Amino acid sequence: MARQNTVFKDAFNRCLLQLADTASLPSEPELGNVLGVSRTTVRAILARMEELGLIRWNKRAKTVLRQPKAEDYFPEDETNSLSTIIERSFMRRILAGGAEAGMQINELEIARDIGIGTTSVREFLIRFSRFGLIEKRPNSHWVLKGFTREFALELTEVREMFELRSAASFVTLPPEHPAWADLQRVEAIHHELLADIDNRYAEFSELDERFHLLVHRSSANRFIVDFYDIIAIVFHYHYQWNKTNARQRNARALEEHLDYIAALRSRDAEKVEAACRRHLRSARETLLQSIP
Amino acid sequence: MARQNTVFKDAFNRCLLQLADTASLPSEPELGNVLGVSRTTVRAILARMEELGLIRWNKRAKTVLRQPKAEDYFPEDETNSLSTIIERSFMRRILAGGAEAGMQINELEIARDIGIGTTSVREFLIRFSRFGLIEKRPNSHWVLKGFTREFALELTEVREMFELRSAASFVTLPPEHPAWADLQRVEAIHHELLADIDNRYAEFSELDERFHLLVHRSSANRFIVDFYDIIAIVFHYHYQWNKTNARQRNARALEEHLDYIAALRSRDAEKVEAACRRHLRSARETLLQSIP
DNA sequence: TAACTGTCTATTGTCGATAAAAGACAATAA
DNA sequence: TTATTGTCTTTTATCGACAATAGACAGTTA
Repeated sequence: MARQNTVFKDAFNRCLLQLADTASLPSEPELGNVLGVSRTTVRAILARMEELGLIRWNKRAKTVLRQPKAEDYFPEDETNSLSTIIERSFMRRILAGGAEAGMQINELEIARDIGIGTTSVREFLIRFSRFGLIEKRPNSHWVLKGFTREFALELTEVREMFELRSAASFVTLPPEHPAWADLQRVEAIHHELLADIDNRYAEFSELDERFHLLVHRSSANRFIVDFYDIIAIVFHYHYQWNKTNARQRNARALEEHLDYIAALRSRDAEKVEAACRRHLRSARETLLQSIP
Repeated sequence: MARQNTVFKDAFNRCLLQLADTASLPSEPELGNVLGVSRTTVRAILARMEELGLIRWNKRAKTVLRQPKAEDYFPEDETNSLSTIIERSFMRRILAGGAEAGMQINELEIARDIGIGTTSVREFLIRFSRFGLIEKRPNSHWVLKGFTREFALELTEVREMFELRSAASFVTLPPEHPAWADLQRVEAIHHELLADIDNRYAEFSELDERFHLLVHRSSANRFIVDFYDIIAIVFHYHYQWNKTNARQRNARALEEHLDYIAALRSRDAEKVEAACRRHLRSARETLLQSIP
């Protein structure tokens, strides 16, 4: 069991969706492009599809024989990559469960807990360490620094610097820059969510990430863009286990975003700064309130 | 050969220095503290010292019998941790050797090259990825993004934001804060180096890191402090292989630092900002000039 | 009785092995 | 003659194993 074939299973499931409205599938390299996998994996998928009687496969001819049924798909939890599994398990440990700052983190224990080898856990922790929530004692354990008030303040301090600068550079983008079109699409979704906020407020989290990432990208600075990962993951998991007032909180943020977007589209640097500051201030308040 | 005993060898060498001016060694826990290793390693060191006839060891009594000779020490290259070895080798590859942007990075090749396993190489690359110079294609290779002009500009943009803010918070530190004493010591070393610049200009690199780290620390923000790692490692390796005008360059930087330090000690926020900006501008110019 | 030592166990750091996935190259088909 | 397929090789992701190191606990010494 050196490596699970999760890439194959995930790509297979996605490929079943492709089957929907064609009588035959494209060439192997093209399928590989669409699914983001190599030809080796494409051929494994095709072989399995043939085996299940979904297609007839003879060299270039890949004729669809029938539409996929529910039981043709692999179970979703078999398609998660190991690093996703570790991330979820670890975030639950430190954000949802009561984890005090200063606690030791034990690689072996985590590995045994999830039922995997230590290598992947180590790699995850190393990747995770850039979020500033854990720290390594060389030749020894990791220390949890905790999702504390100080953490939130340090995080938002940098976030505010970066976002203000990014927003300022957004207005200097030439009108033909694709970011303007993206902004319009994002704005439209804001209106959609607001119109049906009672049912769709939970979709805000994803939209929030999309909008702010769009702003950060306009800085054209990899360090600024990469830093947004930290914000995104912290907000994502934190609010996943902190749903108090979610509907109201998200509605307010949507309104603030719309002001912010309007300011960006006005291309007036002062308005942008004002709207951006307003939103950042209230985002910070909201975050701080949710930390005991 | 699961793991080299480099921790032991390095601590042993450092322990030999401790032998200099005492007739007997302290307790095992205390030695462990001084050397930064566990008692297990301390006992291994004591055992070896006894074997070499350096001490007589009987429970609490650890009598020094003779001073260490050159051949008692382990060769220095046996004391480098594996991650240090990989780091050096990798930095030489990408900064010294002609490495073009877009080049693929092959874990197995690096591992074979150095003569180690792939695990450590992977871990190094993951840790290194936060420097923004490489990027992972999932399930596939890493891509070298190159030490380019854009990289330098993005790096210095963030650096300038962070350092200006840190310098501003430095002047608000209370007079009894240890940073002021550190600053005084750092200032003194600046004068020492300047007084003998022809012989000691090479020591600037280390002093530079110490000074700027001191400034960044006053931000009390882990993300700002951690970011300085990136600056430090990039400058360290870059100037290690780029010695043109080193003497003149360093002398000028020392002068700028002294202005900057004087401004900090004046506690005048405007002066600080001006001096900081001047130094950052010239540091950026110098860096950009050294990139083709 | 408080710190130190002897001894033992648990965890980390690193390797080699292996299934999965990527990718190179020649043969084939349109 | 250009893209596609068949086949084969290389690399990545992951595990289990094991030496080095850290750390726990009980017995010992001052």
